[in-house]
Amino acid sequence: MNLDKIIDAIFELPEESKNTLKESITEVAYPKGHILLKADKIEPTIYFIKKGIVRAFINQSDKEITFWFGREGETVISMKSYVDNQNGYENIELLEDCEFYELRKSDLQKLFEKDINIANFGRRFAEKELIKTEERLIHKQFKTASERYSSLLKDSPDLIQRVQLGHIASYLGITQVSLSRIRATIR
Amino acid sequence: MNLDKIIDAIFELPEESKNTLKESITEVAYPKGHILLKADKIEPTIYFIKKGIVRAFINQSDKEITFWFGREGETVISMKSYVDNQNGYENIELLEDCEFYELRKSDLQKLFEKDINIANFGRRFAEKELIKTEERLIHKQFKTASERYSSLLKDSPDLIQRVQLGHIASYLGITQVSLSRIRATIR
DNA sequence: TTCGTTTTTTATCATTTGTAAAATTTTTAT
DNA sequence: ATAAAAATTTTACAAATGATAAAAAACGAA
Repeated sequence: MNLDKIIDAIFELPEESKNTLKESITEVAYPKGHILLKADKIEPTIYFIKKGIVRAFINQSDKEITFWFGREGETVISMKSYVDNQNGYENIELLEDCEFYELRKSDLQKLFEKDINIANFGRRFAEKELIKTEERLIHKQFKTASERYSSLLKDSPDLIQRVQLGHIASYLGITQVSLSRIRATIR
Repeated sequence: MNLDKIIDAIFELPEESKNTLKESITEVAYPKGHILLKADKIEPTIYFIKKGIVRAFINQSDKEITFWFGREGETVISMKSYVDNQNGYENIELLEDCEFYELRKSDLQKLFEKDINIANFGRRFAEKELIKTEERLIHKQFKTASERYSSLLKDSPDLIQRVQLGHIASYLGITQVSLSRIRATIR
């Protein structure tokens, strides 16, 4: 997915502001299994996924809990680092070989102070992420695990192909055994 | 809670921008039981809670599911209306007599285009809400109902005093009967 | 206060989900 | 191709939660 398409999907910047933003962005690639962001540190970098798929997870008493998948066009970011300049809680692992567009948080924050269009770009970014997160929270609250799996199958069939079921189960908030049972009843 | 304190907690605006923002804000009050926002419509107004407590809920197959409580200093907003200009999914009910600071979405959006400080205020607002929502999502994913109740008791003891347990149970994603059992084992 | 309503708790039984271990299938490395 | 490792499914049993009904407690209006 190209950079223009990713930026435009967040906020339609005037040409000049867009070029200013793009000047701060470089490209980088890492192999499957690479840990892109680490928990318990302040992460200085934001990534937009050009190609590949990643997961965000937390280490919780010897278990890993996956709570997000990112694919082409999505943004990899430690929200705590980005928003509050505090240590992040998530680790990001690459589930495939990936290519990213890279942007330093400090560069972006300078632009927020100088360019009103980029400030509004940052606002729209946070707003869109907020809606997505809120919808997931609500969905989680009033759907059963089985319903959530069916929704995932319907809305993101590619995810089930690209990601191993242990991670999907964790993402759904159930055990792999339970997911296996659900899959058996649906078939 | 006074307006300056609420604004400052989101983003420290320069005096001039702050006054500009405050010119668009008025005060309003409603009694306990009043429905402040309704689902399935585009809500034109944002409220900051001066006094009182409210809940956000969804009607889901003849049951009401509470997914948020707002208290003094917090913002009442239909995110879907605010962010995407689409019908919201939440109803907001006042659980006490409340006083609000009121701001029209359209006025705020005009200010976003004119004043870079207010654009950054809007950015910080969305970012802070995002962090709160993400933390709740993760918390929900890897804590049991009992642990979540204990956390609530610890972090928001006043909430349990001010809100009836049926709403708390719904918020925790369990039945009132189940919450009652949990409370019995903790005591 | 007192009566009626609402909220909360308790009890019982059914269902779902978790844990542990084994069996099976798939993937990876040589 | 083969062996080893990893992932997935299955089974059996335990624990947690849900549904329903009924009792107890708390609240509110007259």
